[in-house]
Formats: sequence, structure tokens, C-alpha cells
Amino acid sequence: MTAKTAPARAGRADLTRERVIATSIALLNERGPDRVTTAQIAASANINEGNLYYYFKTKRALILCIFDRFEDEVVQFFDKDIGEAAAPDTYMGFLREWFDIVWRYRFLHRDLVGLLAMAPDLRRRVRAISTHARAPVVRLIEQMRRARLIDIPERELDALLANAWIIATYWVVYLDVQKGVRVLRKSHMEWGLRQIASLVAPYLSTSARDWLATV
Amino acid sequence: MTAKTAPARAGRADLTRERVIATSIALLNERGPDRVTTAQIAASANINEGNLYYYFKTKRALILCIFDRFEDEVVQFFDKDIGEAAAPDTYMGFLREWFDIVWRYRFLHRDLVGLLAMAPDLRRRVRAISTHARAPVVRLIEQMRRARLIDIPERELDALLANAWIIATYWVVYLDVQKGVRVLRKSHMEWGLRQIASLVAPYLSTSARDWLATV
DNA sequence: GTCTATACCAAGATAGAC
DNA sequence: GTCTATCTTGGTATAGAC
Repeated sequence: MTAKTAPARAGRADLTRERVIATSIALLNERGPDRVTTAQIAASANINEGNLYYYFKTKRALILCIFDRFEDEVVQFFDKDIGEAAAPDTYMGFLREWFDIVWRYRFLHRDLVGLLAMAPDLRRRVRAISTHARAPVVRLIEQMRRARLIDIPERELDALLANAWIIATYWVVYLDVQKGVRVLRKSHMEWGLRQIASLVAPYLSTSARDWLATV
Repeated sequence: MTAKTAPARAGRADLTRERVIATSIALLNERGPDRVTTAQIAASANINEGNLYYYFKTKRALILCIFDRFEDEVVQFFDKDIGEAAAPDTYMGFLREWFDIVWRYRFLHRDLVGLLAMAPDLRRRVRAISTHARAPVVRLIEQMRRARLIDIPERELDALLANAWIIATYWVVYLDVQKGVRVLRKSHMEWGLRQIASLVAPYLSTSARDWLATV
């Protein structure tokens, strides 16, 4: 919410700062917070370790700054207006976008335990995000209902949402950790989309299911 | 496979060793490998830190020993014969047992990245486990089919299995990390079971679904 | 804003007495 | 088998010159 996003017009300092952040995200995703040292970050950003501390007083501060960015992206994503007359593939587009965010910040999900130990306050913020996410998703389902794309009994909705949330956030972790995937290729993305689709499939109208089969 | 399981007749040394292992599992589940020190383990097992190294030459060896135990339990679980005339709640019993294992060793799933960095060979073994798991699960589904409990198209099976696997392994992580659950109560367990059940529900026969509603 | 040099400390591990 | 004492390393962070 209160995050500093990338500056519009960047001076030299801003550029360095951005380079540090970008390079840190890459390293953190690759090896996780506990296996990335400040020395490695500095080296990877082509600056001296001492200089790194000019930009971020602590390693913790750097990681929190990255979390801010993630939070910003997520809030923006969910607050975006979906528009009423959505075609089926609009929904796919959203999912794709979501996977992309989760992938780019996957260490946040994968290594959350460690991060929580470092900054307990993150628990609150992580929870806030999944709470925040619920309304737009429910709205989206309502919309699909009105468009006669889906038909799901009220009492099964909660369980479906929880499952969808777990798959949608842990799918990339699963790819990363269990499958050893290093780069998120289009094929992986499609695979994840199909997983979610298969979750929802039983509740889709025949027309929507036919459409799905063509994707 | 080659793990040393708890000795049948335990001498003093064995008892100490077991205490170290049990206490380590507790600590590792609570805080994760990187936030548990050998000093804490020793203290928690009521022995001196030096003594700890008599039992395990390195921290790594200790953790690998725990992985051995997990592996043993999993293999035993999956190799167990299911028996043909299984009632619906037999399947629930299996799921329960599985959740229990995953919960007791949840740090292995939750902190796998770090563990893989420590012992790359684990990747092979983890993969072997999920490969090993497939056959029994497919057999189980076949059995449910014959008992007319389930009806699922062949081409939807793979996606369902993958989703079930993700939910079944990451459910406890989700509880732990996102919900802040510290002790796996019966209510959480039931919740997880319902999640899996809701995944399978669309494919169940009406009789099986009726049975499910009574649980 | 960037560097060099260095302090500091926590954690894993060893030696060797008992 | 268990303890005390100690070594070693590597990683975070600071001081201060340029």
C-alpha cells in the first residue's frame, strides 16, 4: 500500500536502487532469503557491499521493500475493474496474470515461514491480501453465473474457492520445488491454467466447457 | 528405504538418540531448519551440545536421518494393502493417515528449497516418493470405480490427481503459513478432508455423495 | 554516492578430559 | 556416553576516507 514504486524519472541513485531490487528478486527466487548473502546481492548488482548498505540499512529492509512491491502489484491486480461483458478467455487472461505475479515473487510464498520469523508483521499483510482477494473473485464468479457460464451451489462455493486459492498460489511453488522448474515457460503456464480449469470444469455450463476444450 | 527406524529394545544411548530425533522434529516443524540451531536442539533434548555431535556428526546428518524416517513411513503407507471390499470411510481413513504423516513432517514440505540446497540428493528421493505414490492411488480409484462409488473420464484423471496431490501436500503448509495454525486439531484435519472431498465430489456417484454428506 | 577496511557475532563443529 | 572449552567460518553491519 505504502510502497515506493519504481520512480518515473530515474536519476543515477534511483537506477542503482532499482538494479539492487531487481537483482535481489532474481537471487531470492533462485535460492531463498537464507541462502542469499548481502555480498552476493552487491556483487550481482555490480556495487560494493558497503554501498549496498547506503541504499538499504539492513537486509530485512531490502526484503520488506520487495514485499511492498508485491503487495502493490497484487492490490492493483485485484482492484482493476473487470468489465461486465467478459468473454471466457478474459478469465483465462486474469489467471495468467496472477500466475505471472506469483511466479515473479515466488520466494515470498515458498519461503514464507522464514520471512515471517524475520518480520512477524508480514503475517497480517499476507492474510490481508487473501482476504482482499476474496471479494473480486466472488464478484467474478457472480459475473460468470449471470453469463450462464457456470452453475455452482452456494454451499460448495467456499470449498472451491479455498482449493482454487491453494492451487493458484502453490502451483508455481509446486513447479519450482517439486518439478525443479527454473524458468516459467508458456507450457508450464498453460499446465497451471488447465489445473485450475479442471477444478472449475465440473461446474461449467456445456457451452463453457466446449469453449474450454478448444483452448 | 535404508533408514534406521527406532530400535525395538532401546538402551540408554538409543533412548538419547530417539529423544534427539523427536525433539528435533518438533523444533524443525515449528521454526524450520534455518532457524533451529544445534544448541537449541541439544538444550531441548537435555544434553550438551558436544554430546549431540556424538550422535550426529553434522546437523545435516541429523536432518537426513529424519528424512529417512519420513520416507520409511511413506513407503509403508503406500505399500500397505488396501483390501478389496473397502467401505467409503476406509478411503477417508487413508486420507487422514496421509495428512497425519504430512503434518508430522511438515517442515520437509514447507522448507524443501533450503533442504535441497543442503542435500541436492533429496530432490531425487522426493520425486521418487511422488512417483511411487501414483500407482497405489490409481489402484484405489480403480477400486472405487468397481464399487460404483466414482465415475471419472480417463482424460480428466491426471488433472484431478495433480490437484489432489497439491492440496494434500500443501494443505498443511497453507494452514501453517496462511492461517497460523500451530497444532493440527481434529477440526483442521476434517477441514482438509472436506477440501479433498470437494475436489472429488463432482465425480462421485449419488450414493457416495449422500454418504459424504453424513460425515 | 561509492569504496576499503574492519568490527562483531552467531552458529557449526572439534579436542580432549572425565 | 557425556561434558567443558575452544576454534573457525561466514555473514551482517559500521566507520570513515574518497
